[in-house]
Amino acid sequence: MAEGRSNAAISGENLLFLTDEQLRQGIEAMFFAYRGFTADPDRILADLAYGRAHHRAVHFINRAPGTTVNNLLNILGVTKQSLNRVLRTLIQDGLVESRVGRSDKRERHLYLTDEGRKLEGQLSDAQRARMRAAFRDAGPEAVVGFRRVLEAMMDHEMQRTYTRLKETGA
Amino acid sequence: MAEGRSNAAISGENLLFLTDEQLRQGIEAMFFAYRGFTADPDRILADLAYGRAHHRAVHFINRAPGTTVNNLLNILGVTKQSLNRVLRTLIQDGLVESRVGRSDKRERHLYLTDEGRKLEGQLSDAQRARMRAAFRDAGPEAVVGFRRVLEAMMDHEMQRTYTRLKETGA
DNA sequence: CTTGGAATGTCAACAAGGCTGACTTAAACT
DNA sequence: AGTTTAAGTCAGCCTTGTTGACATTCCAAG
Repeated sequence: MAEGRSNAAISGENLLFLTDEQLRQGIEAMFFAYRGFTADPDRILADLAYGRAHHRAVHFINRAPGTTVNNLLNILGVTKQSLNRVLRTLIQDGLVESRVGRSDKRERHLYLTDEGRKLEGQLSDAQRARMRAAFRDAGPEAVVGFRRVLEAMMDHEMQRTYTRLKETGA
Repeated sequence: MAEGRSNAAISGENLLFLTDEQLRQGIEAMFFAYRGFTADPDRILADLAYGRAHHRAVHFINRAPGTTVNNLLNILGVTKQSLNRVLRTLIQDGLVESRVGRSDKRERHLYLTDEGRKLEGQLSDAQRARMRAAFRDAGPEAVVGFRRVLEAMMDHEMQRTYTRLKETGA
């Protein structure tokens, strides 16, 4: 096994929060919370013959309008074939518009249509409502900690993507 | 839209942490962090022709040895057909043992074999290593907040399951 | 004892959403 | 002119979720 049994009391500092038991509780909390995190949008999507992949695409196109396909690919971390399947249906259904780039005509820039924005709003509202309730229950200091741990848990590459998006939005 | 644009400054208290911008950052943090959370075990599993579903089954069987299939079904939140496919391969491959119940012979009680414990350890170690690094970077107070928010984000039913598991383990 | 219901398992079929590999088109770069 | 890049497409495969139908086994209540 790669790591020892326990990390408690290995120094003068209080490292009880790093015991295997604490870590396991963190792991299980992530698992159960992620289910809750996706539950509400999933219910909306099920009625529309869309899935989580459509939600993610719509979310990030709304977040960064005019993004190129390649950029979206990097954010989502899937193959272009996988993304393309989703984008094709969204474009066909009139939720997303794909415009040829002005400076570089190889690129396609993606935008939500009015209808796309409507769906995005529905999904966002549902997901934000749960996040808001959780934040309110936990309080502002807990929210800071929540974000700090999540950020530290990301791959470094995604950490940069996340920060870039965050600064864009503010 | 179900909710208003912004919740800032609606009372004398400081509710800046509940703005839509803050909520969106929380949502994106969950998305990117969950990718990191699963990345290391996924790499191990890919070499073994197993998937995340196998990991989850092995994790919770290790967590609560002797659990019945029905109990596991409730924890994992999937259909018995889906779980059964995974369990069948794990039993065939000698990682999980299924024992007929003593008092109620309809029930099957699930245990990890030595080989199953070996795999569980590998996966756990990888996942704990990342969680440990994140916890260490973020600090003990952040960890408390992290757990508080995640717990508030779960469905109530899963909150109870999580708490029950937590008390079992301590 | 018989019957109903619960727990489990299995078969078939299907869908979403990942993946790889091969290939085309068009544009840009060198 | 030749190479690289961005995007799209086709085909096929895998995992993991879903329904529906059905068999088996056993407990418990009438």
